[in-house]
Amino acid sequence: MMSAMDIDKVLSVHNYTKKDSFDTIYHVDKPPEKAVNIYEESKMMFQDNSVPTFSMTTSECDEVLLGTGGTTVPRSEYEKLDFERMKYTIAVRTLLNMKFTREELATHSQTGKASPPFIGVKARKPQLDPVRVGDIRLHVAQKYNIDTSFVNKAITVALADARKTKKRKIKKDDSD
Amino acid sequence: MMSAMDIDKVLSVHNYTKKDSFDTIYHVDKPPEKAVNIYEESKMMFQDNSVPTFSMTTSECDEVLLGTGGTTVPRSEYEKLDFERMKYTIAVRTLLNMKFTREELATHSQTGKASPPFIGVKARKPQLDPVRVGDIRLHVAQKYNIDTSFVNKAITVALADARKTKKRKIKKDDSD
DNA sequence: GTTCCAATTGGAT
DNA sequence: GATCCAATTGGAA
Repeated sequence: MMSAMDIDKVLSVHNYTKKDSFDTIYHVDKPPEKAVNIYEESKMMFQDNSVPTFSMTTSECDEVLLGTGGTTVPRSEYEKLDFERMKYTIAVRTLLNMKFTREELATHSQTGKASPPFIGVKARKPQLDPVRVGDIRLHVAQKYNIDTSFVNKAITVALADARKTKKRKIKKDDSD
Repeated sequence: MMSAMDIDKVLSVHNYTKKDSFDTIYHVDKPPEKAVNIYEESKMMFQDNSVPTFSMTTSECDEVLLGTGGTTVPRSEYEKLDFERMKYTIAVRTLLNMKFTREELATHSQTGKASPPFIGVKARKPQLDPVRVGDIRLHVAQKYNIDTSFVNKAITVALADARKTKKRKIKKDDSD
């Protein structure tokens, strides 16, 4: 029978150190100081509202470029997406699933920052690759003409759900 | 020197009981089971997109009706609001400040439900009058043509900020 | 099984 | 000082 903390450890992809003077766990590595700046920089790249286009030969055009970071998804899969009918939250989840493994989604957070109510209590999760996330964020925001803050919220929820799904699976496998 | 828990007690407007077997605090009263249903019912009232109008004499028209719940604000104050320039989050805060005292905003939550991460740890706050909140919610959602879920988020943040402001004031007064 | 939601928090803006 | 934000959680839809 695994405890909740045991499951968190399984879902940890980093090394941790336990300080003697505090009964809390800290990351060895540094938090991503430029997490927010990355958003702003990506936004600035897009400020002329230019849509990034591909200037490659036909044979190389089977990938659709999502943003300025160079993130692509297979054209065949992309064209299957019905953005008109899909809610932007589902678009976010679909694109995240295309560019990241379930494992990555379950073990990373959008910013790499600790949860404010659990600073020094819960281990901070590493940041999901900001380039791919940034491209997805801006692609969805542009597609739906909504503020990136809404997309960010959808990403956060999607990652939280991915983690919970993984947790349930671990718990189930453990009890078997 | 007041502790964080002392401040929470000052901000509590309900009676609490402490169970012997748990080191946690519970409300004596019941949680609002129909919190979500109230939203849905309000939404249904509006589903014909009818804008509630006043059919009173001029002398009684110095109040603007916000929604079907009968919540009104002084017309003189309402007409000062520049919704075109104001973000919906600010509109939410402004209307909340018109219809509730700082004390109410600092001591109540939107749903009356406990925070999931703090169930049995932090005392549940009573629900802010759902009629007035519902009228504000729908008025803003309609004005900005946005989903009520965004307005709900803005309300939640506004209440959290009101509480923090109050907390800082209590701490300051205590240290004086 | 998947998706959505709100309360809490510290910090950033 | 006021406003905005994201990580965490349990439960609802």
